[in-house]
Amino acid sequence: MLTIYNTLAKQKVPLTPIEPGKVRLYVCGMTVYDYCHVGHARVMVVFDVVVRYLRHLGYQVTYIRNITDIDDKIIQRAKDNGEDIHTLTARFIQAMHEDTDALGVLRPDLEPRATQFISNIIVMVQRLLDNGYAYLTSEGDICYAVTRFPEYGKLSGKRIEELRAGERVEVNETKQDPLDFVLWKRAKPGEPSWKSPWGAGRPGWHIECSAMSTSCLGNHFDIHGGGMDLQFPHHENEIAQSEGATGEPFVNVWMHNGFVRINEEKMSKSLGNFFTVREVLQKYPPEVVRYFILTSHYRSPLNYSDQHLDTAYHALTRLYTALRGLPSGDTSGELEPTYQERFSAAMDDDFNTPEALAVLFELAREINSLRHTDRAQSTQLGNELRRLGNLLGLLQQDPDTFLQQGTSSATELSPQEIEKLIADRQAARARRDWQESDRIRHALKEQGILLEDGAQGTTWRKG
RNA sequence: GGCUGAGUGGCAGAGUGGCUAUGCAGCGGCCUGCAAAGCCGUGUACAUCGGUUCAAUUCCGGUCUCAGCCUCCA
Repeated sequence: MLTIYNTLAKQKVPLTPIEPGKVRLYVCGMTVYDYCHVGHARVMVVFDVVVRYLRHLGYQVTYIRNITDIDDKIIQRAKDNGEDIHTLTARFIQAMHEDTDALGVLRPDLEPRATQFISNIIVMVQRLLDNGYAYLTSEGDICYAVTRFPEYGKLSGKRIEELRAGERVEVNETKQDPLDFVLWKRAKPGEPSWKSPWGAGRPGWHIECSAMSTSCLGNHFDIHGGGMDLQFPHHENEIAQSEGATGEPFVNVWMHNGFVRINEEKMSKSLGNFFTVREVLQKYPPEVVRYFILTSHYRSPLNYSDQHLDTAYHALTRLYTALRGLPSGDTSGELEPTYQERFSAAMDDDFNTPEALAVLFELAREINSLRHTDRAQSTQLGNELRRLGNLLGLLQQDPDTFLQQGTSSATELSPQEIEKLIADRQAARARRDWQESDRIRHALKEQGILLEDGAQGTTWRKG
C-alpha cells in the first residue's frame, strides 16, 4: 500500500485515487528565462520517479507539468537581450527538454504553457470576481482578497494575522490587505498583453497554475507537486483561487521536494550559487546526476558538491560492474521475490529511494557471489536488478558503455587505440614479459584507463 | 518575531523501542604473474540534558545548533 507524505495533512497518508485506478498529477514546472539548474533537475527527477512507480503499481497516470512562459522576469530578460519573449522562451524550453531528456526524465503527458491558457485564466478570474473573492484596484489590477477565503493558510500552516504582523510583507496602497495578490495585471505601455474584460493585461503569478491544472485535470485531482519554496505563497494561493472559483476541493495530496544545497545553503537564482544542469553534465554522466539525486529522500535536503558526485559515480559503477557480462533479456526461470518485495516496501513508504537503492546493492552483491557458480541464477538476478533499476530510471545502459564513458577529464585515446594496446599487452603476457605488460598497464592508467584481466580476457573501463 | 523541518559511524544517507541498513573511503584475508574487480571479515554511530520504560538512537519535554518559508525562487 503506497503512502505519501501529504503537506496538507502533515503526515503520510495512503493514496486513494479519486477515480479508482487512475491518478491525476500536476507539478509546477519551470519559468523559462534561463537554463535549468540542479534544483530544477531534482524536481524533474523526483516526480519522474513518482510517475514511474505509480505506473508500475498499475495506475493510469495523467501527468501534467506546466511551463511558465510569461512573467516579470521573462519580460525583463527579453528586454535586456533585446529580443521577443517568445524567442527567449522557445530557446529555453528547448534547452530544458535537452536537459531533462539527458537525465532520463520521461516527458509529462502534457506540458501546458501559461500563454496558451489565457482564456481559461480570464474565465477563472471572472468567476472569482463573480463569487466575491476578487476585486478591481484603483490601478486597474484584479486582486484576490485573502480574508474572503476562510481556509487561507491551511497548506502552509500560516495564519493571516501572523503573516500580516510579519516584517517582510510588502505594503501596497492599492490592495485592501497587504496579503492580497494579483490575479490579473494591467499592462504597462510596451509590455506583452492580452485583451480581457478589464482591459489589456497579463495573468498574475499564481493564477496560471490554477487555470491550467483544473483545465487539464478537472476541478478536483489527486496530487499536486513542486519544490518546498512553492508551498507558500504559490500553492496556498492556488488553493484559494481554485476552490474559490470552482467551489470544489482542489487537490487531495500535496507533495513538496526538498532543496538542493551548496555548503548547507539553498541553491537558488537569487543567491547566485547555482550550477546549471548542462554545466554539471560536462563533468558527470547524466545517470550519475540522476543517481545522486535519488540517494537522498525527496523531502530531505540534498547537498551538492563534486565530491558527492564522485561518490555517486563510484557507487553506480559498482552496480554496472555487477551487470557486466550478464546477458540481458532472458526472463525465464524463477524470480526471487525477496528483493522485489523489499524494494516495493521502500517505495511504498513515501518513495524511499535511498532504501530502494540499498536493495539494488544487495542484489548486486548476490550477483557477484553467484556469477561463477550459478550462471543462470546470477543472470536472473541481473535481470531483476535492471528491472528494479528501471523503476528509478537507472541501469538501462549497456554496462560497458557506462563503464567506458568516463568523465570529461579522462583520456584522449580512442577505444580502438586502447584495444590495440590491450592486444600488445596480451602478446607480452603470452610470452611472460611482465615488464612490458606492466608498462602498458601503467601507461594506460596514466590516461585514466583501468585494465582488468578476467577469465574471458582483458576488459577496460575508465576510472 | 511567527511557522516548518532537521541534527546518525571518516564522508554520504536510511531506519528501528531490545536484533546487519546501504554506498564511498579505511583496515585484514582470499583471488591475481602484478593489478583491478569481486567475495569474506572488520568500525565502542545515533547533538545535548532530563523523563517514560525491564530496555531509547528510536517515545515525551527542555536546551543548543543548522536549514527553509514568511519577498521572485524547484
